Amino acid sequence: MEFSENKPIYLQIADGIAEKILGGDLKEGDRILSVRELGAELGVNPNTAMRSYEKLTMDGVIYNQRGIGYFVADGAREIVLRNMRADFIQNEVPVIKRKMELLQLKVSDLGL
Amino acid sequence: MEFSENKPIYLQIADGIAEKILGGDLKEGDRILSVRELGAELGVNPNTAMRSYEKLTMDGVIYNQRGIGYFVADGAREIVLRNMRADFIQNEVPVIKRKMELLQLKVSDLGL
Amino acid sequence: MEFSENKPIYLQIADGIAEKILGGDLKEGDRILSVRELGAELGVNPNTAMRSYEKLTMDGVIYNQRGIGYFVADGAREIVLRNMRADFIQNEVPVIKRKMELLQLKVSDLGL
Amino acid sequence: MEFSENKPIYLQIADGIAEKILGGDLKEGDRILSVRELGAELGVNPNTAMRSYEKLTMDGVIYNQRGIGYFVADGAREIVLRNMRADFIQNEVPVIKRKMELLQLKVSDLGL
DNA sequence: GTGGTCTAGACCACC
DNA sequence: GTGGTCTAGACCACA
Repeated sequence: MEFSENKPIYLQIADGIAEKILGGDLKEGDRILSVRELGAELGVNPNTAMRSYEKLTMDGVIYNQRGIGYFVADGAREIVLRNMRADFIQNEVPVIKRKMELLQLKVSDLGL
Repeated sequence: MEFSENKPIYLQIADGIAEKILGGDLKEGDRILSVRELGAELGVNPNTAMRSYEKLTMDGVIYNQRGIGYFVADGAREIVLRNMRADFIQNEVPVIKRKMELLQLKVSDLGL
Repeated sequence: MEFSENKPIYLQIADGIAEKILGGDLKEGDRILSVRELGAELGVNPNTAMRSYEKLTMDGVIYNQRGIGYFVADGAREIVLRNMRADFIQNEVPVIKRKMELLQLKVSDLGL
Repeated sequence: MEFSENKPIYLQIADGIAEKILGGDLKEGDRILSVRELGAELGVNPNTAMRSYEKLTMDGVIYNQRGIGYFVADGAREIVLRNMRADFIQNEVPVIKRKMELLQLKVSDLGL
């Protein structure tokens, strides 16, 4: 996996997991990789993987069973969907809108 | 002027100037504020203002006349427009697109 | 290390690193000193070292891994060689040529 | 006239005059432009032109007759030739030599 | 530990 | 007056 520059790696990882949940690759109750495994797989420091899990835990998307591992929480998909939608519509869409006006681009120019 | 958190101030300043050029508030050949003036006006260290000017100079948007000041370059508006459009379409639009699919949002949901 | 007067220190540092790459003292993939280490070693402010690294990064000669450090980029030697040669031949040689004519010096007078 | 970035304008102007003397365009005893005239011709602040004349005066290449103007000094051509040659051979040639080694360029590559 | 940004203040050459 | 460079020191996010 490659990471973009502008965004913290741990957030990019968290987003990646969230998207897997959204896409159904990870289902509620599934166990996810340990921080060590994930770190190794992504070529990333376990600390970094840990921060991703902390973030997702805070959001209620995953939870930890001590000594066992991390699991996808009940209702995780709903939470992710709701959070991402809210963030997208509240924070991103206005910026996009403004930029399109500034650049005199129409929706049709975007190929959406 | 107030600055958002996630983006370096000097880039926000540079963007602000670029947008002024785009909007016609600054025209080719116009002298822009000295680093000291700009710093004072924005409540920012002159060094920080300087970094903004460095960035814009690199982009070919402004140029320096030694001992005199910075001026809006010929063709600056074109450059800004081109750069911003390219960035938007190459980097942002794909992300937007992907996110919309993921979140099952249609263009009509965005209110653009 | 001592620095000459007429050229910014940060550029002299950058050139020094480029020459190390050229000479093979630094190879692709090598980690280079952190800005603090380099600053300490050269008796220079870390910010100044940082500016050197910014310059080299822009040239594609080194790259950064966040939180880890700077590394010599793939193809760095080629880039350095190409850039320095181009600069020398385009900018310096014509001046040399002109001066030699003006001063009525022959190549043999130079002891090259 | 256009000026390069790395060298003070006033020195570039002084060099230009020195070269005219070297090339015979200006002869000993010739009156040269007033600082105002020169400034106007080159699109440069008279102060800047003045600094050029100060430099040349210091070198003994021109001299001033108060209220009348500046004139090319006796022996100016010799002085210029001697100074430029000394500077070139002592300061520039060694640098050129070193760079050529570094870049693995031969004299024949230079097209001199 | 790493780099990145920012401030405050200084000095300098140049116009 | 202008920009350019540099120092000292701070704070922060990130790995």
